[in-house]
Amino acid sequence: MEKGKKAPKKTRNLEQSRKEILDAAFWEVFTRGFQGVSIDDIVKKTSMTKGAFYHQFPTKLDLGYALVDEVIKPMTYSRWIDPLKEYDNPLEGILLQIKKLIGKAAPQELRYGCPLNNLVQEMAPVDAGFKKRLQNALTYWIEGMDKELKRAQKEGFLRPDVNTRQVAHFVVMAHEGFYGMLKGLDDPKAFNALYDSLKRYFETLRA
Amino acid sequence: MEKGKKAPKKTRNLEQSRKEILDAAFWEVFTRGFQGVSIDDIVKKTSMTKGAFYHQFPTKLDLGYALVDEVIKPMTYSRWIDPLKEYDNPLEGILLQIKKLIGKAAPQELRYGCPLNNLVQEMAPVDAGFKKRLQNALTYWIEGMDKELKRAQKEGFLRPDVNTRQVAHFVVMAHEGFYGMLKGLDDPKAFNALYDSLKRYFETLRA
DNA sequence: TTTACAACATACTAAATAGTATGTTAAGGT
DNA sequence: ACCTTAACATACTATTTAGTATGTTGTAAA
Repeated sequence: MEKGKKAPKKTRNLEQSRKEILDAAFWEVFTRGFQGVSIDDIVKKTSMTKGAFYHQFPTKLDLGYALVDEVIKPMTYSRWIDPLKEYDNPLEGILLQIKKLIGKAAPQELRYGCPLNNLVQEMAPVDAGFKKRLQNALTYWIEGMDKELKRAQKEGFLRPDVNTRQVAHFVVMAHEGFYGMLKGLDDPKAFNALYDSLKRYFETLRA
Repeated sequence: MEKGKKAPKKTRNLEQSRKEILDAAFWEVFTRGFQGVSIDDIVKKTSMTKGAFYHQFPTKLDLGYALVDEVIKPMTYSRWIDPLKEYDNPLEGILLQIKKLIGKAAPQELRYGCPLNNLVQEMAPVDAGFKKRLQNALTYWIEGMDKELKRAQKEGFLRPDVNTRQVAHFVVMAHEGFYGMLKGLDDPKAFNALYDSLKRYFETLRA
């Protein structure tokens, strides 16, 4: 007998199947939009069939909601907030992280924009359930940013008179704006223009 | 006989019909997205029928292209660039225009975001024809902004060492970012946070 | 006044789509 | 060993959709 890992070798597993569906759905929706993707498309990218899909998600909207709550919200946080904790100076971390994840991203990746922002633009005005969850994910991001800015303030990297919440809003807005512009222009040089301007803004905040 | 205005009282008019269709399509697409709207939906909002539609536009994509070229591109320019010409100081004009068109906009208007940005986010990665035209509209906007910034520089309102093209990119990005954030958060207070930060950035540019 | 065609209207079609109805089988409890 | 049910698979349906085929009529030129 082989040394089985922790995972039991079951051929049926609700959680695992859910993850597989969400994973496939994420890419399809990310690249083609929620309204541009059909359930059959998603199922095809899966090892399962339609029965499994509807066993997990009663409707297409429920899938969308789960995508925001279970995939995009935590993904955004772990991509943009968690890494900041490694930096003594969060302000420096924010800029470096942007350069890393946007400035050095491959064009084929950049052309699809930001998973969260995409859904905000497409679905927030169309469906109230979406809006509520997207709002929640955005606020979660902003609050994480705010915490890091408060830390920067405490450590003396940020002027004590600046409103951190306000700056957090602006920084998240800039993330979305960066993605949006690069998606529309697909001109690699545009990143430098945007980055330099953001840096200039940051310099006004330094203690 | 009545004093006929210039317009001939024709019951059939290719140009006029085109405008009516584009006008209806603009609102439907603006509020529900290009992929979320059907041709039958658009036709219903019109005084005409499907025959008229397909007489003007061979496919749905052709309608989308015309929307960008003939409606959204000039509309964006006349909303954001033309008014700047009324100001001695374009920098002042940009901020005032943002306050006017975004800060004081009704929430039901704001929730639908920016017509150009919406299409960029939704269609640029999905269709090459869309991407090309959206890119063109964005560049047109940026170049208009650049011209105004150069004028500001000439008139001594803007530091001579700043790269106007770079700033133009950032300002247009901020427009899109503002719309995107407000669309996602629908918190009226968020505008002030963003506006104050943008203002702070502008102050670093003053001569 | 007639005629030709552009500018529409009407009726239809094939494909796609979200969702349902009804199976089948793995697997844990007894 | 058997039984129950959760976790799927398969087959089907009603509706929507982009697009087409085929009319009808205003209108401008001859």
